[in-house]
Amino acid sequence: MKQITLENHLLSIFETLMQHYNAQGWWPLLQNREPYHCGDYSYPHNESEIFEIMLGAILTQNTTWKQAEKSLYRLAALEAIKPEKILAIDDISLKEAIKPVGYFNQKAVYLREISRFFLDLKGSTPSRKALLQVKGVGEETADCILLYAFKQPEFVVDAYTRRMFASLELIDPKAKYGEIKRFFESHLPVELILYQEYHALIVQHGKRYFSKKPYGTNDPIFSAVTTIFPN
DNA sequence: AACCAGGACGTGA
DNA sequence: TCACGTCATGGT
Repeated sequence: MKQITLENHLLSIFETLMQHYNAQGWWPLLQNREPYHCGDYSYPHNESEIFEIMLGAILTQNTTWKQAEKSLYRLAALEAIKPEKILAIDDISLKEAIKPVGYFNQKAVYLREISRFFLDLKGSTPSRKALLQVKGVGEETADCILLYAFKQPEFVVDAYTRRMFASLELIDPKAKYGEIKRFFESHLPVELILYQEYHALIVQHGKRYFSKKPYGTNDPIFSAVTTIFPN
């Protein structure tokens, strides 16, 4: 029989989420939606898709993916899913295109920053430290970009992760980002697909049960996940 | 009609 | 370091 280790516990939670929600197939690209690329983890396939993920990671900050996706389509309509275009386009047009995500004044600046950064990469993979230097890229966004755009096994911690695992009493709710990140990375096998799916599943699960206004917290899916103990 | 969403940054203590 | 205000649209 398995030992009750944190690794077993975290993997049990992951398996249970997978059973209930199936693979999410993140990151959602414009060309490859619903159900995205479930089962195919070869994406992104080119520089354009890598860049699209970087834009999306910034656009979706503190807003819904629905709004971020809407903004990406508006940018696509302007042929602006390209760093050169993001840098060349006028301010009014850029802000107008990303209006749906809110914070458009800030995010317009951030999109140009990340565009400049992307061009300077010249196809290389950025370090986490370098990404964090970019204005508009905080810890979560940096990890999202590394995990989904550059296929680096960096565990992403978001508000849902914090609330969900604090609720399970596995982490301290006021622990710093890096502490929570290290908790997962130290008790989980370092596997890209696992990291990608785990974060995506936490978001899917968190939307319902670990938002600031949770709902349905007594239905079976919620119970199944919250009552897990490794066996 | 407040409240929240797949955060990050700037400021003052 | 840390707590807090700010950014802003769209859905509930």
